[in-house]
This record gives sequence, structure tokens and C-alpha cells, in this order.
Amino acid sequence: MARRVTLADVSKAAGVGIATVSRALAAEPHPDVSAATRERIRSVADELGYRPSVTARILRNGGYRALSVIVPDDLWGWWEPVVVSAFHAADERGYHVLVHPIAGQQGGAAGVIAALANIPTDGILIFGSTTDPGVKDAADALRLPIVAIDDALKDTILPTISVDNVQGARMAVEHLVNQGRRSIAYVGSAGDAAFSSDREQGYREAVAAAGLPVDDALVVHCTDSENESLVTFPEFDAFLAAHPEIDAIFCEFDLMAAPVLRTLRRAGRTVPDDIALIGFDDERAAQLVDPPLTTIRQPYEEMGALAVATLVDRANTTGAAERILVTPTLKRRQSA
Amino acid sequence: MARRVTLADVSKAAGVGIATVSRALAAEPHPDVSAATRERIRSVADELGYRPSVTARILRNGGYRALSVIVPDDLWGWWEPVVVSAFHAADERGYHVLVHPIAGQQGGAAGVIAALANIPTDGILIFGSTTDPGVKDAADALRLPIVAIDDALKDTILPTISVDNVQGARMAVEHLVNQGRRSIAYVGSAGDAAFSSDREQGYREAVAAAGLPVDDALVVHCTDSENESLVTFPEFDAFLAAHPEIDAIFCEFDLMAAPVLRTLRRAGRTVPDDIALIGFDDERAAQLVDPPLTTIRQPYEEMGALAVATLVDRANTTGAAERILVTPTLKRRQSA
DNA sequence: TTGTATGCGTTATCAT
DNA sequence: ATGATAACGCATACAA
Repeated sequence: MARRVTLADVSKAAGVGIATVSRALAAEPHPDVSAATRERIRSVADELGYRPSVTARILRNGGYRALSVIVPDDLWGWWEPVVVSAFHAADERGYHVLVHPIAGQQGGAAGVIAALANIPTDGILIFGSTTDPGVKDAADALRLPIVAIDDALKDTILPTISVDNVQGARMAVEHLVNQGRRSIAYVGSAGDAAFSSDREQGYREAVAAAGLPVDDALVVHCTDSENESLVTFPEFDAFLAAHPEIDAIFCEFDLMAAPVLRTLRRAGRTVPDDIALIGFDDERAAQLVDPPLTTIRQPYEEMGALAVATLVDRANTTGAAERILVTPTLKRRQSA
Repeated sequence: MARRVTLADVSKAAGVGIATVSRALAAEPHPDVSAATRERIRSVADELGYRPSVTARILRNGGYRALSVIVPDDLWGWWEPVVVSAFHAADERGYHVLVHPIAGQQGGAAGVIAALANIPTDGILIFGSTTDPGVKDAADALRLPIVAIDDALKDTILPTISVDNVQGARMAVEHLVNQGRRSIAYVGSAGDAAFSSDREQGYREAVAAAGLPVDDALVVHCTDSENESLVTFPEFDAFLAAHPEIDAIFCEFDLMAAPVLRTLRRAGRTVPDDIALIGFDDERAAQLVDPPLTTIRQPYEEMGALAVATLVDRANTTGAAERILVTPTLKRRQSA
């Protein structure tokens, strides 16, 4: 691997001073370098294959700012709009944005953060903070401010931005009630994620608030299959058979709607005429299922901007592990 | 914004030489610095909030290598596995990987590349190279090697890695034929992308090779709706009504299968019993539709690794604008 | 118009 | 065990 070509090399080859070369090659050429020498220097630089050292430039000029976004292996598509809005917010503040997929890297999220030691960056935005305290430790070791976007954890060890899941669930059920639905089922996951219990709680609150009976029998928990071949949820299959009277379903998140819809279809039930269906998240899957899914949308744009603002403004502060809640909106499509 | 704390600051505050501080704070502390002074220096550094300058470190030590991956606004999920494999391939060679979403940045892809002038990077991997010659110009201006992953363009101005679309389409049709299907329709897009004509060509070749009549009437081109509310393709609705006799469909890409399946369902046709359906790409959508889609999978892992290899090995070569074809595989699910 | 010298923050070499 | 100093590659203030 040949040594890199520097200004000194070009200057020597062109028989001029280093400073002249620097001036001639600047992005907007210095006005007081003669056109003749500039052309000559340029061609020499070309010949030698000169490439300026971004690193040296940064060291000399200062002012390089970057934020690192750490994204999980799955959920791609979920966080796309968040990253985009984070980009814009960072841009406005003169920050670059680096995206680092965890993607099976050594040590998971904490490992990725540790690797940031060798990358110029000034802050970390991480999706789905795990319970792993190593994440916080790794960030602390680098003295980098960190904020998470996550609603899966009950106890945050990081400053965290989350959607208000209870409120979103209430909005979903209220929409169903407004459509005249009276027997509303809840289809949730079996896990113990915070968003899971929050959404179920919101469902219960809204059902009660509508003056409808809160019936535990109308709450189904489905187990997520490990492999992709999951076509329907056995739990929901059984539930629907036992409760043909329901006229609406609130799915804990959009992805669950795909298997649920398959079951409904096989049972000859129509959506939304027979049974209305509403999801949560408004991710890609919502547009792919049939019919397109009415859902509760997380305010992704706001979340990204908020994360960057928190990160930058907090750069010199100690970041308390508080949770910032943002408000979801109803996205109406055709399933309810 | 306070000036950054440097080694000199710590050294002054601790009353020791700069070198000692450097040694004490090194990742694996130098053995010949006394434990006492090390502890003292550490606590002083802590107090002052010292953060090493990655930039200065790089300048001094050299050896920093990075590759930039430029990803399009849509298609997230499509390129995820490619990026992941690129990560591993880059890692093996000691390269970092930076991901840059285009995400409405000034000047599109070319603008993103131009902005790389201020980011330490040694090569560019771009998804879906556009016809924009500005992309190549921008990369050339930075003297950065660039390779594209794309199968939409006929004439490549960049070294490009593509899946063999003709072969993939043939594989799809052959699979259908092997299932005993005899009246196979082609549902494609109306655009003039290279993959579009290639896949249609592969379809025609395979139909002919199977001794089946190649009937233009069995080829439908559907117009992509701009807004997301596209539920079915009017062109396909009409086609199905006119050709109830078909027993199989090859969709140009997975995403088209969602609207097609809706039409089929409304017409009371069952998949795969009545009509078999096969897609192309094996992206997320394939697993969400009902039934899960049998499809032709692009070898994403291979593509990412190949791109990195090309980039790194080509670093000092002139990159000819050749096209490297990779072979797809059949991914069997339930629609055919 | 062009050249010389300095400093950006590190680490490594050489002294001490 | 620790300190002074050179060098990484660049851009600029200052001289010429």
C-alpha cells in the first residue's frame, strides 16, 4: 500500500511552496494565486493522485461534529423516518450523522458503542435500548451523551424518548367505539415489554370509559413464533372460534395484523364490515396487508428531531434518565 | 461551547508531563507508569472531562479506513442484508462502514457524495445508481472508488453488481412449470427499468423452453400508483376478468404481489390451489402477504461482500464500468 | 504572488 | 518512572 500523497509531495514535484499548493487546491481557489501556477499545480496533483487528508483538515480547522445512530437488526423500516428526521435536525446544527447497524457485531449494542472510540463522534442515538447496563457504561466510558428511542423497557437507564402507548391505545379503542363497535377484542403479544402492558392498559381504560364491559376473555395473548413461517396465531385461531360475536379488534402492533387477518379471512369474516381492525405503529406492514390497516402512528419525525435536540443541548449536561413521551396520531386507512 | 480539554490541560492540572498523561490514559495503560500517578491522572482527567481527540489520534497513528454506503430513501429492508454482509466483509479488512441515507439531502445522491469531502472515507458503495452522471463526477472529484448495487439501469457508468434477472425469471417460470402449471401470466411494471425488461425476457424464454405458447395477451403491465392508497391494479383487475383460465402468475417483484393477491381474493380465486403465484426479490413484503410468497431471492449477502471486495481491491485501480452478475435462488414458501 | 513557520492533539522516540 | 520534542497533513498569519 503506497504511502499517501501529501501537499509536500505535490509542492516538491511542482517546485513551489506548500502554502501555494494548499491555496491552489482549495475548494474555492484562493484569488491571489496566479491562474498559471494554479493550473500547473492542479495537473501535478492530478498526476500524483493527490487526495487531501480529511483527518488533518479536521484537526486543523476544527468544527467537525457528528452524531452516531445505532440501529437494531430487525425493525428496519420502523426507524427509517426517525433517522431521516434526525438527519435534518442534525444538519441544521452542523452535525454529520453516522449510522451503525448492530447487525451481529461483536458484543451487540455495547460493542458497537465501544467501537465508537475509534470514530469521530459526539453523541449517540440508540434505538431500542436493551436492559444491558453495558450500553450505558460503554457510552459513559467514552463520555458521549446518549439518548434512546424505545418503549419496550419499563425502567430506563438512559434518557429515553417514547410514544405515549397508553394514550395511543385509548385513541385506537375510541375510534372503534365511534364507529359503533361494541365488542372489542385485544390481541397482544406474550412478552413483558413496556409498550405491551401500556397498550393493554390503554385498551382497558378506553373500554371502561366507553361504558363497555371490560372482559378478560376478550384479551388474547399470542406467542411470537421464532421462525418466519408463522402464518396464523394458534391462540387467536382458538379465540375467534370461541368468540364469534366480536365486532372489532385492536392489535398491539401492526405486524400482528398480518396473521390475524389470515385467520379472519379463513373464517370467512370480512374487514372492516364484519370486524373492524386497528393496529399500532404505522410501519410498512400496515400498507401491505389486505385491507390496508388503520393504525395509531408513532410521531417518528418528531422523535428524531427531539432526540437530536436532546443530544446536542445535553452535550455538556449530565443526562438524567428521564423518559420523554410523545403523542401518537390516528392514521386512517381501510380496516376500521 | 467550551474549548475541548486536551492532554496539555490535564498535564498542567496534574502537574506532570504530557507524555505521562498520554501513557496513563492509554487504552491498555503503559506498564512503566506508576500506579499512583496513573490513578491521580485518571481522576484529574475525569474531573476535567477529558475526551481524547479521535481525529488527532487518527492523524498521528494513521491506519483509519472507512467505506461509505449510500442508501436510497425507500427500499429500506431491501438492502438491509446487503449492508450487514458489507459490514462483515469490511470488518475483516479493517475498514469501518458509514451509512449515509440520501433522505432528501441537498443534491440527492451526488450531493451526499460531495459531502463526503468532509468525512474520512476511502470508498463508496451506492445502492441504485441513478442515470445521474453527477454521481460518478462527484466520486471522481473526490478520487474515491465507487461501486453500485443496482439492476435498474441498462447502461452502467459505474462498476455495478446486479442479480441475473433473466436467469431468475427463468427459474421462477420453471418452478411453475414443474408444478404442472400451463397457463402462466406475467405481471410487470410499466417502467423501463433494466430489471423489468430482463425479467420479462426471462419469462418469455422459459415459457418457450417449456414448449408452452408465448402469448402476449398473458403479459400485463401495471402502472405504479404514486400514493400509497393503491389497493389493486386496475390493469390486473381487467386482465383477470378477461383471462380466467390462467393457472399461475409470475410477479415482476414481490411488492406487486400484494395488490395482485387482493384482486385474486376478491375474485374468489385461491392461491396456490387455483392459481400459483411467484415473486422476485424476497424482501420483507414476501412474508407479510397471504399466503407467504414463494419467490426468487437475490443473493444479498454475496452482493454486499462482493461490493466491498471490489471496492477495496480496486482502490488503486481504474474501475471500469463493468457489470458483475450474481445468481439468485428459489425461496419456496406457500404461494407456489 | 508566493514562501516560511506555526499549531491543531496525539503518540512514540529519545533523553533523563 | 517521567519529561521534552518531533511528526502526522493541513491551512493560515506573517514575511518577503
